[in-house]
Amino acid sequence: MIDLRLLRRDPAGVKAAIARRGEDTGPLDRVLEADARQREAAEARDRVRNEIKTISREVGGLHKEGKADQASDLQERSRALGVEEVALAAESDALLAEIADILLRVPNVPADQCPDGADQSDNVVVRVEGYDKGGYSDHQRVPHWEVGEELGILDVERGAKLSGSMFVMYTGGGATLCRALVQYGLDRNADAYREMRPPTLVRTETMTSTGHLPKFADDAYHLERDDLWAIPTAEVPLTSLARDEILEEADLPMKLMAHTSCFRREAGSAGRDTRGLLRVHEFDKVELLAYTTPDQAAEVHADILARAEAAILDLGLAYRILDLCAGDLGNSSARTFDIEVYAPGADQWLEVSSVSWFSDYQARRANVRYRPAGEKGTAVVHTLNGSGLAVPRVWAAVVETHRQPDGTVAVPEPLRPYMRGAAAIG
RNA sequence: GGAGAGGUGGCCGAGUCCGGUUGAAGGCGCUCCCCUGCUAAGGGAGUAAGGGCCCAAAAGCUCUUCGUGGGUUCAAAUCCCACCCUCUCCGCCA
Repeated sequence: MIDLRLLRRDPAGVKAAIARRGEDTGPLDRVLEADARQREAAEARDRVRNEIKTISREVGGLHKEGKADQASDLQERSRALGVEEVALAAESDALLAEIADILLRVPNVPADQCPDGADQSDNVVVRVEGYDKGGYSDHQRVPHWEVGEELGILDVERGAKLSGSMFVMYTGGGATLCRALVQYGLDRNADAYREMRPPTLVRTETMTSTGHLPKFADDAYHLERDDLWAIPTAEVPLTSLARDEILEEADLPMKLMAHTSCFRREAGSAGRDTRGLLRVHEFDKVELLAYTTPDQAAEVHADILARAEAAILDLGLAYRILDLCAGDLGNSSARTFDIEVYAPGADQWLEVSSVSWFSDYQARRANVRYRPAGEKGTAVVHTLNGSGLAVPRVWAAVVETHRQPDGTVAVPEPLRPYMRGAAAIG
């Protein structure tokens, strides 16, 4: 969540920043108002509590001296104060709850460098690599769901039979390609990112820390009986790893990666991009994530972007990088670069990585802090993450881009070691 | 699933039966200082987090926190209730 003290100190600035997203700033005014009243109530409550504690100490003293009989006036007075205390505390608590309730739904403040804009059409194209509009041959213009069926490497129908539409099954060489992509995604980042394998079912608090709850509950699978949520990305468990912990500055930046399944209900997008692998409910992904100091954030952001980009480049795929405008920015993010891969068969740009800097928004929710070296006290860390490799869409782009005139799919060089040396699928 | 034990500060661990100035003994770790050819050992001091007030800042004042939530009381780490979690043994199991 955003920093309440920052909002207090610079209400106009914060409101202007939130407004860049096209968000209503009314809730912020309500927070400011409730906050002022809350502090007043809490102050009054604390004064009463102080008095009660003083009296209790006096009563204790009298008991020790064997003059317990002289304590009744004090006890009477304290009892009366107790009634006051309860009322003031209730007022303060109610206001606190109201503030938290609103603040948990207020998105992050966009970074200054984040471009202006209302929606996805205003995103800034930073660069396009490997895309040659007229340079694709007919054999590359076959959508992957057709290639998949033709070669027997993707079974959309049986996926639907097992689990419903937008669940897919990879078969044979297609399944191997999935696994190859995952291992490729992990191994190339193992020099700097520590491999983790977190649980895929998590508690409500864990989903709340990253900003996926309460606002986006409809997008996630929820197991009612056990009150567990299926993670939509490894970002969720990895960001909560250090929840309520204080890290040493020497341990930062802390760079982690994880391969997990990811589950998304895609509630708002029924009927859109449903063909093949364009949008699926369950998929595999290698996520890169880091905890940093504020000073380290920019460099690590660039590092994750460079790694995600290189993974696509090395597979011989065309892609472009977008600097998301304020209006299209994800709820928790302060700045995001999207990597979109070009799939010539489907003739679409597919988002394969969102490389985001969350500033202290998630870390404040998760209460992850660090001890700045040489200073006293603690500070909130920054979190960043991005997909190192998201399987289905990359799978689609590989299959379409590298489809040969004979209908087989050439395996990009770097994947071959993970494909039992195979140079082609089909 | 059955039975039992337990959740206290960065860690270990007292305190809980018999409520009172205990944010909490002791130890470890860490920081600084002293001492010592170096190191080790030794001596001394310090060492939780969060909120609010004040403030240029520092300092200071104050409240909260002994798993969580509620209750009893002038006063709760200590008493009562509910819940959560962890561990051990048995059973089952990849």
